[in-house]
Amino acid sequence: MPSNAPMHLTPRKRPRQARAAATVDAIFEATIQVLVADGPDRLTTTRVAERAGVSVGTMYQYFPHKQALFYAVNERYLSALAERVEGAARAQHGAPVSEMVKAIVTTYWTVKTERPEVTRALYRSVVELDNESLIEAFAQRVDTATAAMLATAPDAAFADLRTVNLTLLTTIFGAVRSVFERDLPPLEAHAVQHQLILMCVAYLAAVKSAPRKAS
Amino acid sequence: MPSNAPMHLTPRKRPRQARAAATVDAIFEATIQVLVADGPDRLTTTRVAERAGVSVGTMYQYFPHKQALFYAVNERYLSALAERVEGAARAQHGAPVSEMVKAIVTTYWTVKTERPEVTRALYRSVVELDNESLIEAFAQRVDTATAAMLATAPDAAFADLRTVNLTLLTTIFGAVRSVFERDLPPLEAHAVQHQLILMCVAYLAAVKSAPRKAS
DNA sequence: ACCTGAACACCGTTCAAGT
DNA sequence: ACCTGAACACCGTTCAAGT
Repeated sequence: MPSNAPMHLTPRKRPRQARAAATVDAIFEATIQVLVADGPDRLTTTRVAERAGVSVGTMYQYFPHKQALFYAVNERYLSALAERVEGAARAQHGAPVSEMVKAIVTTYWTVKTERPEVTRALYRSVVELDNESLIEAFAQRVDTATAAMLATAPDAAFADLRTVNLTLLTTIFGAVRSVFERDLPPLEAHAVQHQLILMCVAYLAAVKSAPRKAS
Repeated sequence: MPSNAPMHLTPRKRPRQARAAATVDAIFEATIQVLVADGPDRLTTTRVAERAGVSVGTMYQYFPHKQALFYAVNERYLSALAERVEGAARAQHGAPVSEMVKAIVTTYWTVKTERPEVTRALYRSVVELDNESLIEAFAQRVDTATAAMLATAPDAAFADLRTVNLTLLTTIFGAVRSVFERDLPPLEAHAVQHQLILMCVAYLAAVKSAPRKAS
């Protein structure tokens, strides 16, 4: 659980606990900035400290190793992303499946696209460690939210909801990532987004077992 | 274009050009081994040189920086992968679309799964640089091959073949990557693979414009 | 409490010297 | 031609000293 102090670094020099909170936020912001501007390879503790306006020693008081910087940034990012998707899923309870799919794809895509440089930088910064556990935790949250949503669809039931849900999410997460990795121009990217929705809808129509459920 | 000398390092100590070729292959193999065993973070020039049985200096004669090691490994890997997919695509010319999709998904999935540790290690080693151009080159080859294949389908024509093809590949590449990233257990992974085929088939059925093409 | 920055170990890269 | 390995610059991490 990361600090949840105000995002803007407070006036500098306020004493005691508050000063520390400002320091942490500054380091945090600096990490993202360096990551975006210079890439994970040139992400240097010295550089981050400098950009944050603190000494290296201070940084090490809050982040025990360089990896911790990546970790903290990813944690905040994935947590915010999960929250958004959970919200979208909740809002679609009881809606027809096509609306559900549309909402999930659009939400995920929108969040990822809001700050493309950050998204790209984070995709690149996946450097092993417990980062995998972060992704797992994220996936778990979204899994749960969308499975609960799909279960409320009035126009479809699924023999194996868990697998259908897993396939859907794997595909959506992956497709978005691929688009970023290939750096598709906006026009093509947008076309793929639209097609992705069609694809998911067609898939759900193909595997649904009508109003009542079957084994 | 990397060296295409024999894979097994020749007996060591053979003089002249041959010795050099063996050295390069040894370095190449050592890079993969260290990558798989220790991860990209602990991939050290010293370690690779040691494992390859040469001095650091020698390594730098063939690979001008550490990045070049990652690059070379990725190049060989992606080239081999592209070749396999191209072959599969060629073999399906004139087949019904469902067969086409099945063949492409299965081939891609199979190759990626043949040596999972290598696949995982390479997914992790994507460290910017011209690595993006490698991926682009790879995607281009596969794009071309599958587009040509889809154009020969007797049971379907597509208004916008390029976009359909792009969506298909983006989805397949991405889904496979997501499965690796989440490290899904074999049973679930296999289920997703099967569902992915269903999904692609359903998608193609939904967007095809019957025997003759429409705008 | 919180911060600083010199000091140390380690890694990427070079280059003079060997065969 | 091809290889070696000591040397140098730079980065991650620590810790004694400051406020």
